[in-house]
Parts: sequence; C-alpha cells; structure tokens
Amino acid sequence: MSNVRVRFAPSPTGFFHIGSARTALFNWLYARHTGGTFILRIEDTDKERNSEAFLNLIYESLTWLGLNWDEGPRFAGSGGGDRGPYRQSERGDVYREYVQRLRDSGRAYEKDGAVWFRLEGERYEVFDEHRKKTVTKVKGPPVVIDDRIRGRVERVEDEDFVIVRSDGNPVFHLVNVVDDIAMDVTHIIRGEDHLSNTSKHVRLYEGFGVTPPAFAHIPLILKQNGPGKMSKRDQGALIEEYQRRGYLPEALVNFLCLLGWNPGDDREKMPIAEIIRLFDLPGVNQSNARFDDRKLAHMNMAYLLEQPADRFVALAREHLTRREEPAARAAVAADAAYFREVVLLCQPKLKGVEELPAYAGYFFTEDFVVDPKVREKVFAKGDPAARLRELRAELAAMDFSRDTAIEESIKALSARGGFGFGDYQGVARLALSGTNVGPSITGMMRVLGRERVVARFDRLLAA
RNA sequence: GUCCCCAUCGUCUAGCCUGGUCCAGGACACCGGCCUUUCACGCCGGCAACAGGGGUUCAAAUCCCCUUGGGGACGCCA
Repeated sequence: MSNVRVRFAPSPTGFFHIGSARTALFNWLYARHTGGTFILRIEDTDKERNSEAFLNLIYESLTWLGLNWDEGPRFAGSGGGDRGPYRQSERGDVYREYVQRLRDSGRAYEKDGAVWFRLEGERYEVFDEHRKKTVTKVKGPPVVIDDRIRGRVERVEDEDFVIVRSDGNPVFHLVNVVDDIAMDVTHIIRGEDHLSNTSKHVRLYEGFGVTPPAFAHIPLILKQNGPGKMSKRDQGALIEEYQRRGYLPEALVNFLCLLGWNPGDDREKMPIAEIIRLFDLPGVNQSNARFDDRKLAHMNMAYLLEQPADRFVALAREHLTRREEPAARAAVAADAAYFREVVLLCQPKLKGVEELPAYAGYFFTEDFVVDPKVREKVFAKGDPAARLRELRAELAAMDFSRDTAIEESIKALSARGGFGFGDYQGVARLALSGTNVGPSITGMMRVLGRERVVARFDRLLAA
C-alpha cells in the first residue's frame, strides 16, 4: 500500500457521462497502479440540483464499469473508510470549522451576507468591460501550478471570491479544497476544465497553510460532431446507454483508456491488469480527444467475440429481457437450451448483442417477414424452387445432430445434380430466415431442427 | 473581451523530452482484393497527416518565436 490517495468527486446533478467516467477511470487506474487509495466523494452542495436518482446512477455506473472505491459511501462492496462522511451535504461542521480558521487568520471576511476569501496584495478598482461592473482587483504574484501532465502553468488570481453563499452553503472551491486536505488527497486528477480553478484552489491551500497536492489535468473529450466538449446532452454521452445497449463494460473501459492515454506502443486491446501495470500520469496526453462511437463499437465487438459461451449467453439474455420488441420477448420466452444454441450460433457474427432481435428474430417465430428484394434476387436465376424441392426430399434422411453431417448431405446432393452448394444455400436461407444474411446455413438447420426446416421449406414452395 | 491549455492521416494516436534511424508507424473509418456456403470475422493491399510563417542547426515532426486554428475558464453552479 502506497500513500497515494486520489479521489473522484462527482456531483449528482445529472446523468453520469463519458467524461466523468474517464476522470473516474484515470483516478482509479492511478490508485491501482500505485497501490494507493481510490476515494469516492459526492459533491452535493448544490441542494437545488441534486437528486438521489442521479446519485444512485453514479454508484451503479462506477460499479458496472468495475471501478470499485476503497473509501466513500458504501455500495455493492465498495466504500467505507475513516475520513468520512463522504457526502459533502453531511460535512457542514467540517466546512464551518475551516472557514472559521480563515476568518481567525484574517483570510476571510463577510460581505453582502456571503463569506469571501481574501487575497493578499495591494487593492485597486477597475471597470470590467466584459462583466459591465466595477470590480476590486488585488495585485500579487501569479500562482504557479506544477502540473504532472501539463508542466508549469502560471495564472494570475486577482479577485477575492465567495467561499460561503449568503444562504450559508459553502461553494465548490472551498469544499473541494477542504475535503482534499481533510481526506489527505495526494494527487488531484481531474478534467482540464478545472485548470483555471486551480489558482483559486492553490491560494486556498496557502490560506490554510497547507502544501497543495500534485495536480494532473487530463484532456477533455470532445463531442463527435460539432464544436465543443462532450456534454450530457450529446449522443452517446451517457454510460447507462451503453449498459442498456448491452456493451461489455471492459470494452468501454478499454476504449476510454485510449482517449488521452496510450501504453507507448501500438497495443490497443489490453486486459485491465496490463493497463493498470502500464498506466502513469506522464503517459497522459495533453490534447483533447474527439469521441468516436465506431471505434468503441469495434472494441466492443472484439471483446464480444472472445467471450466464453456462458457469459455471452447471459449477456444476451440480460439484454433481451430489457428489450420491448416482439422478437426479443419471443427469444426470452423460448426454451433456455434452444436460446443458448441460437445465441452461440450468432456470436461470431454480431457486432453487438443489441443486433440480436433483428439478426435472429426468425429463430423464435414462424411469423417472420420474407424480404421481397432478397426473394426477387434469389429467384432471378436458375431454378431455386427445384433446388429447394430436392433439398426438401433429402431432409428426412439427414442427420441433424451435427453441422458437418448436414453439410455433407447437401454437398452430396449438389454433386449428384451437378450444382454447387450455393445453389441450395441461398434459397434454403431465404426459406428459413426470409433474408440473405445470417449465421451458417448448416448451423441454422441444426438449431431450427428438422420439423421447422421442413415446414419453412414447404411454406416458401407453396407461396 | 481577458486569462489558461492544446496543435501529426477524416478520427484515436506512436514518434517530440534526449534533433539525424521518419519521403512519418499502428488502430478505427473508407476503398480494393483474398478467404467463404450468405453476411460478418480474418488476411492482403490502398487512400490519407507533421496547421502556416520565421528562426536556431550541417540537419527540425522533434528546440525557440509569431500567426492561425481548436478547447477551456471567467457564477453567491460543480
């Protein structure tokens, strides 16, 4: 156990989004890499905008992603620790005590009913064109931030700022710094949007007579289309959406790691243990990264392909249970062993489990649509009906227990008639599925079983 | 407007710190081809970038400056 202590400090004021998840991830990775402690702290000082539902979403999303926390609110095995409470709404006493310390030392004062932090230096008044008002400025040396990712950053902090609102609630800058002191946080890893706040925070640390922790400002994730950083409103921004769509959390985590960090070589798909081993602050990029849902989808497919049968089947079932369409309901209602056969037959072909209802719906109902375009195409050349009748005649004697046996029968039939395997495959697929895409035809026949295959052949021949 | 951060293929990036090994490598996407029993996967190939200008140097993607562009922050939100 090292003495590294990092924290992820979200506020439950909205959906949990990709940017927050990556900040949490980088903190978690750094804690795991160093053998340090990962703290979850809930910054719920904005009483107006907080909600328990969003709070729960934070817990659930982090847990789903596998980002367990060592200290913080207790949830699903995570949490605990002796520097709580870990919700800022429960830490009023701590803040009052720290504010009093500032007032005692003359570094805080009251004005307009609020408490302000006093900067040190010569004061002067100036009219701010942008804000259209006269403000009091303070002359002083710039704040120097030694950022672990950006290097040396200088910023002038030249106005006193509010630390306790007139309604008595402490503001973000104050509680953030106080808690990081009280919780012995050693490294602050957060989004670059906080870089300009950091000068305030450093002054507060100085005001408390505390050496600031190490700062590491990570690049932002930019929205896929259009200008600006990704926000909760953007398409694909919500973690729960990927959970709902049946994405593998480890695929999402792997993808997120690569947005602003890399192992230093060409590797992309890596087990989490390897990422933990290699992750370090100097390896984090300085420039913002644009989100790319296609790359994420590809990563997800790569992970899906290698899932053990049991987990893949469970994932498919869990996903389909939440889907509303008839194909999904029929699939869930089907015999479990049959469901498993179908899903495993499709596994190597799918980009995501969300494709399942559209891709494999015909396995679970006799009432599937026959694509007219595909039908036209299949019947455009040769005599597919004749081929299907020949194949139909073979069915009774066919061994349906193995794909290879079915394949051999069809090959033998083709050889006898002087046709190719494909002459039977296309029309048979149309009869069985109503389309021209899908898993292997022999696998389809085996899984559907002789009875259903015969019926579907007959139906197409009758039409 | 002010301040801060950033700048390599369409996108994510390697290379930059410690200049020559880079007519710049990988991945996603896209386009061909192969494989094949459809569709995928896979494999092979292709397209495609050092933002612009100035400097330093024998030599610059790499160091410095300017411009431009992108991003962020400027709340009694977090």
